[in-house]
Amino acid sequence: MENERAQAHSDSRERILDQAKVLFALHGYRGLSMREIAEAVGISKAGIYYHFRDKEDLFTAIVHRYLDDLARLIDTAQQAHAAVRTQVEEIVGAILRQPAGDRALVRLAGQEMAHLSEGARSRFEAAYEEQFIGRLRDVIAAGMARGELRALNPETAAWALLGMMYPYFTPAGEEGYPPEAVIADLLRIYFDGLSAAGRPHAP
Amino acid sequence: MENERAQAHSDSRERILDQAKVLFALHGYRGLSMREIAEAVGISKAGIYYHFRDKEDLFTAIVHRYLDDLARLIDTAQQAHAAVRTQVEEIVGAILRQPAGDRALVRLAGQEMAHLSEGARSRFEAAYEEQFIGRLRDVIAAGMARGELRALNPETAAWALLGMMYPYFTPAGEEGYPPEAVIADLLRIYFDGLSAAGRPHAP
DNA sequence: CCTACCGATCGGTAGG
DNA sequence: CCTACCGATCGGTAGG
Repeated sequence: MENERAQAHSDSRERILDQAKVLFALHGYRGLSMREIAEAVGISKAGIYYHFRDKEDLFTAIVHRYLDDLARLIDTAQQAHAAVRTQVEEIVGAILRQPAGDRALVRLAGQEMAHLSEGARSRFEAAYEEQFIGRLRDVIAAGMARGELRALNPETAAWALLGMMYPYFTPAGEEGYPPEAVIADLLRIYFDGLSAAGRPHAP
Repeated sequence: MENERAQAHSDSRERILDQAKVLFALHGYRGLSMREIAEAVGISKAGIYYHFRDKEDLFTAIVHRYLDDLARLIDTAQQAHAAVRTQVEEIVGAILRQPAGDRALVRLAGQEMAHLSEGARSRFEAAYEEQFIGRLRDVIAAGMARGELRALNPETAAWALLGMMYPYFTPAGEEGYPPEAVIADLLRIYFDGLSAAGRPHAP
């Protein structure tokens, strides 16, 4: 989705973004040096600094590009005007079926941003809220308003959904994604709960 | 729970473990230098190396000490022989009511261990399975066997529960913990699901 | 974009 | 021989 566009003014810039994305997901922000990125891309370290002001600038470019993808993904699911459960199933499925190196960015962004500069962090938090967790929360809140979901705190419900996907945000499995049975179980728990059917608790 | 025991043969060792625990949770493994730990404890950097072989040895000591706490926590909840929902509520409540610097170790351990040596990583993974996620899975599997829970994959169910707590494993709020209303909502979703009551999906 | 470097700081260790 | 460190510095590497 990100690397299909025709090479704009710079092909190197895109190659740096793609390579660094995978490497950051594998090693973290502090665990990856600019030298290692340069070697992976096949240019000099200074070559990276031609395209990006500093390490933080490169990292935030990767993260914000990915937030754009997530925002589009949620909007696409929402435009169907289907039941909220169908919308959420589409969102969860689309995220968990991304390449592991991509979806690992969700984890990476949240955990490494705390170590960056004040400005980069506040810009990220605003974009994360506006493009990702806020849109997810709005989908859920709309389902509550329509009476399709319990009227719990939509913010808590959105974080719970994201959290359930967290164990699968590791860059480990490389290009693999969790089995469909796992995705189905997660959605079953989120919407129907783990308690045995017919034995509701505190109705 | 960890620092109440009488000072054994070394008070310094315990002070290093306690200080480094908080700092690692805040800055990550690579983001924290031995010099910074030493300054926080009030000893020299070489003083740390007297007690711990290297940085990795210190980090794994912290993590394994915390896994001991988690194992005890789960065992305590299990000994009550109550309904599985009561047991899980006790476990979730106990973890989320720990100081933020403590429960942030769950997140930290899982994400930073990938960057350590092969030996340390395999020892951690074995301990994590045996003392934490395995015990959690066993509690849930027992509930399924007793017919109190749906017969889904207990491994997936255990990771889903842990994942729902993940957003609250940040060291941000310092000593605060999530409001009781959030904990209640999480447990409601996990056991009863988010779908509106009386409208079960695919029974 | 490259070669050639810098100020500083990294994890770890020497002798005492 | 032990413990519990200190002041200084090691070889390498970080971001820029």
